[in-house]
Amino acid sequence: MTANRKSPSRKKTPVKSAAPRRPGKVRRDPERLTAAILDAAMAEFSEHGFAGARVDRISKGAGTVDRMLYYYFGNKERLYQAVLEEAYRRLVDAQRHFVPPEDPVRGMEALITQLWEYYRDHPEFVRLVMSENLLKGRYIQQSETIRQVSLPLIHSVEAVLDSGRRKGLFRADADARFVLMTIMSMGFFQVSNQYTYGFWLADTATPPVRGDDWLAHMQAVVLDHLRR
Amino acid sequence: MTANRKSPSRKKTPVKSAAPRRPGKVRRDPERLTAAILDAAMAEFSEHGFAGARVDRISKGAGTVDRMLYYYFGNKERLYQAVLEEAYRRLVDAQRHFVPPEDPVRGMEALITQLWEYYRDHPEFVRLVMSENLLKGRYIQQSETIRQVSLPLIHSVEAVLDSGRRKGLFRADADARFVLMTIMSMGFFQVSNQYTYGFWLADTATPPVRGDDWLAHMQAVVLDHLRR
Amino acid sequence: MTANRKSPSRKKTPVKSAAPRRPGKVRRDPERLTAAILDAAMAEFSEHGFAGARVDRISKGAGTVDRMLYYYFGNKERLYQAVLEEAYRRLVDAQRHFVPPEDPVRGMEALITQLWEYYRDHPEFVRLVMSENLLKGRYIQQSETIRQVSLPLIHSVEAVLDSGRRKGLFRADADARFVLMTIMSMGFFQVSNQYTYGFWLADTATPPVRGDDWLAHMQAVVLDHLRR
Amino acid sequence: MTANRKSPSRKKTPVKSAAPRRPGKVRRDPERLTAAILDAAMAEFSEHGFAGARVDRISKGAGTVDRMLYYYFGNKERLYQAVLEEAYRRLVDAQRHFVPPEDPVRGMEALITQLWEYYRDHPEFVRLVMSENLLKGRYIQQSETIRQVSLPLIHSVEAVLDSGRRKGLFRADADARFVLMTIMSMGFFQVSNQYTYGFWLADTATPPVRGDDWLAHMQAVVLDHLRR
DNA sequence: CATGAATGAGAATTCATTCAT
DNA sequence: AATGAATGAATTCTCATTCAT
Repeated sequence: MTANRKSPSRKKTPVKSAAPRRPGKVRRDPERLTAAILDAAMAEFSEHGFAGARVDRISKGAGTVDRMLYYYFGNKERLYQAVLEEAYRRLVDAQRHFVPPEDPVRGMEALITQLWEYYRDHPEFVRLVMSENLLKGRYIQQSETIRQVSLPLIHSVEAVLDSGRRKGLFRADADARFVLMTIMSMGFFQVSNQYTYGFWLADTATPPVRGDDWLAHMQAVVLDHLRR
Repeated sequence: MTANRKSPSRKKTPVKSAAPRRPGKVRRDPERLTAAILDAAMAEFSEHGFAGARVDRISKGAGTVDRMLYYYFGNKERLYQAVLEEAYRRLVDAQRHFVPPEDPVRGMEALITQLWEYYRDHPEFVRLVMSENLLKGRYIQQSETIRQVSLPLIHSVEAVLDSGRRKGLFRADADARFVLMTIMSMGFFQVSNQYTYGFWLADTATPPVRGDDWLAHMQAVVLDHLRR
Repeated sequence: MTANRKSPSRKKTPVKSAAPRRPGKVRRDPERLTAAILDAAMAEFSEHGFAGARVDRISKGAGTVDRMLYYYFGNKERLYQAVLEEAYRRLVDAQRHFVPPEDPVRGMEALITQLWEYYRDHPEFVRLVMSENLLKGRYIQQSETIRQVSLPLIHSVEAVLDSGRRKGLFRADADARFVLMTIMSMGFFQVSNQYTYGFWLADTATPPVRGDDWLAHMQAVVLDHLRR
Repeated sequence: MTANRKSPSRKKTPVKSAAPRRPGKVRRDPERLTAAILDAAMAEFSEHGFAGARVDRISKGAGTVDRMLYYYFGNKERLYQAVLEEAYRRLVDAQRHFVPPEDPVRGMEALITQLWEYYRDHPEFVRLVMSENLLKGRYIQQSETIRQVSLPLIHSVEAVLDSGRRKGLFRADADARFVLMTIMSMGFFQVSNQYTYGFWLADTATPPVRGDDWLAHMQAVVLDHLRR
């Protein structure tokens, strides 16, 4: 049955390699390839969570092959952790450059706006954090990088609260942790739970809560609480 | 891995044997078996999310074999959806029996307590909702059951707000949707993000926020906002 | 976790039973149910072959449940065999009522037409025979029913040939077996191989062979061969 | 069943052992392994049809494991299609090297012999084509490879017919398509339906048609038709 | 006579990862 | 410093069939 088979055309093309190699693009540029993998991995992990993420989709997204992920990152878990660290790094970077206005009320409003906009504009970060919580923080706890830094924002909050307290505008017992957590809760939830919260007002005639309205509401709630 | 494939040792022990047929097994009791599967599935899906859940762990948890999941639920997706519906059914049931006190302030506090305790005591619900949001609400949208009912709590909130407004205690422009969402955000987040929020106060000397304190804070925040 | 689950609505509906029962239709009418199963099975086996046929599709097609196939036919193999027998029974019935015209040439033409039309109008028979040949005649050989009867047509062919020979119209050495086989080959192939024979004249400008033309061609070929 | 799942005994025998790594196995020879899989698959698909074919029998036949079929061919369907293409490639190759004799009558006889012998000697091809027709040509239609080439034989037939016509030996209206189809019908059927055609002359005393006699008959029939 | 409940054994395919150069 | 080849171990799901009343 092996007789006269003459197929010089049929290459040993394993089914996977459908992507054109793009010579000279990412090859021989470790920095760039690493970054490409990290980006693709962030997209994939944030889209599907850790368990749902697929190594081959990541490599395809990065324009390379599976093997390279292992070469540069070791395995799926370590890649996930690298993604998580990168996501937090970006968050911290964004907050580091932020300086709230002098005026306490303005300052608090700006803080809330800043956090809200970050969540709104970085759903991949939100989803990654959800994923990680679903994993009970397994990887964030293993990350020295993440555990060593703290959110710059907590200090901004403290500064604003201090200023407000000193000026007699804010209540004396305001606790930065509670205030920040309140802001984070409200901002995060709006993005993280957008696909399910619609259902409970299904038969209510009211339209869904709009983002801008929600920001105003957050600011009102927090300031109503802080003001003495 | 299929449970029955796992044990090559357990040969086809002829059922005709005089033995009393494994007493305590859930044989010939569809209701019970279905419920057992659903419970096991809820545990598994809430623990690992949809992608991370394993069919064989569910069947093992339910004391049956994989095959039965397919017999009763068709496939993993439909089982997941059944779990989701069951989770919402339980939430709605819990809220249906709740009647807030007459006094508006007491009423609002009770509402907040009720929701907070539900989240705190049903982390599996919280995790399931997170999962579903990670899936962008794919299954909740397919569920007629869920989409048809609305949360009883929204009506309780409206009632309490009305009462408070009539008595001149609450601000006139209070919107039930915003109020409920505020409560849900804060309650949900505390449970859902418990594994990651610790890190940002890492170098702060302050201890983590305690549950009771958080409840009191939620009540204060909401009432500070509502009170005129 | 088993707490307050109150779903009296969720029935033990195994996923399979989606079909409405249609009370009083096929129930309690063994004759009719058996026939319905046989018809559905013929459709299924001829469509998908033995291995590709699905028991549940057959039962659904017959408006009953899997269990009934086993009740009436024992198993898939026996059902297949019953279908095969039924198919041959119908072929034989069709041929039994056929009487070729007196005139040898007319007779032969009529014979060819009859066989051709049977194939053309009963592709399910053709497909069943293909299936059976793919199975190397496993079931036809087990069937006493089929093996006992012979095709009525062979006798018609013999009669027509005899008549033609006696009248000096047909060659003396004409063999009924070869003649019948020639007709069957050409008729069967046209139906059985309709999905693949198109390809080899792909680049030929000629259109596909039409059924009527093929019948005329068959008659010409056979008679050219028989005429002396 | 996956071959490697079958043997719980064969534990992960460390590959690092000093043993010479199973000599004779097809390791690190993609060409050869691909070919082995294709051959085994052709045997399996032609023996059992698409639905009846078993992936694990193929891998076993190729001396490898299931996984490799997926590595090289993606899935069962694509493997089947590759087999189909290979089968046609071989047929076309066989015909390409065939040049009929000058003399029209000899040429036609040779053509018939060539086709007849191919069918007779390649029942796996015949069975594959039957399978594909049972599938209504689903895969052949998807195959660019097959659809692009046409049978070399059709040109040989045209050439012979032309020659015969020019010499006044063959009828003027002879159509290559009809002639080729006639030959194919008769040759194919004899092989494809060998397991069922026996039955209809069951009670006839005549012996089954022998291959050689059938070839002679085919030649006679075709030439009787062509000769003017 | 009929049927709802249950199921063992397989079947295709996926997934992350390592081997070997 | 890369990368093509290979693969073990699951994983979901299907299929015909039997149990039990």
